[in-house]
Amino acid sequence: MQIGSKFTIGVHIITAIDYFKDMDRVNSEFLAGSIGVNPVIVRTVISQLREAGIVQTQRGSSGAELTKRLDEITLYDIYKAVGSVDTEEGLFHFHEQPNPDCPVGRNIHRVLDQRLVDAQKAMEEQLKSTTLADIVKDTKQAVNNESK
Amino acid sequence: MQIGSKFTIGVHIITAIDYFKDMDRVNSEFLAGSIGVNPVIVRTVISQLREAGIVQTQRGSSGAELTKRLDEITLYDIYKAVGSVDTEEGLFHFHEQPNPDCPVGRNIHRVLDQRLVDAQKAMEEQLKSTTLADIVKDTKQAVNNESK
DNA sequence: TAAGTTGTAATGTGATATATTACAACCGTC
DNA sequence: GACGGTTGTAATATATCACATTACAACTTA
Repeated sequence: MQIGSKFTIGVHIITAIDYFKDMDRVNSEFLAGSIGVNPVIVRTVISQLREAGIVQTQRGSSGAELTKRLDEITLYDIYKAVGSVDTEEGLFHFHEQPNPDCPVGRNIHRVLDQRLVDAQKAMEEQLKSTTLADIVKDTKQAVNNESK
Repeated sequence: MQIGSKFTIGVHIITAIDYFKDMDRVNSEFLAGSIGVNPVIVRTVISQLREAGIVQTQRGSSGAELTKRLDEITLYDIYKAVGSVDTEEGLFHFHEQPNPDCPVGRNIHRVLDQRLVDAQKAMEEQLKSTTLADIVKDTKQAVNNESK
């Protein structure tokens, strides 16, 4: 199992919006070309980023803009915005019908739950420690290193 | 997206094997009843736990036994044994065709990868901090509290 | 008004998780 | 040693989900 690619697509989108902000018209077609997916996927992800207050767009008008500074956007914000993991269900899928007539069956859920939540949180906290400023900076640096 | 239930099923299995070791015959049918899934699923998970050196079984002969002490089995061991996350692919699915003709497209993978690995590792390290001794102990305690 | 873009619904498709059937290999017991 | 029960595993079915794609209305800008 894997966390869907909409997360890395979201990171790619924001990075590209900033990277190309003074050069090209950054519309869904352009982004789709850079990412290698269908433009509708890009628009869907951008919709979710917009609802999360990260980008701004205008119907009919080409291009998207960031509404936050890069150092105010963490990987976690994007992860959350695109719904990488269902908030209700959590990262770990628990088997749904443990037997209530069995002492283990009727208690295992309670006993395990908090530890699974903790594991998920550890991952999410780690995502919070990287901002898009880091990503854009590293990308520019990688581009510079190419020409050596 | 979610990590499949084989992981929590695996934890349930080992907990039950220990909990009932002196009472019932803990065969796949019995375990399936406690967990609420098909016996074949139980046998499949037990197969994986056996390959990981956690339990022992004998073809034809009923019942499974642990081959390690409970405090030597972590949640991570089970997570790993049942293949909750593909070792090759990792927890995060990267979009597969970023455009090599785009400076962002051809560098984003490299820039993001290590941070995604770090996030996954944070989750896995957290899973290592709980052993099955903790789980069995908490389960027995929960059972005791029921009768109050 | 024309051309281009966004937002979103609707539908298709392939992958994957889980369930289920089936059966050979094997064990313990009578 | 034959029999009933169990394990190991392959094969198949089904439901769900990620992603792709088509279509089109709403909107902007020239």
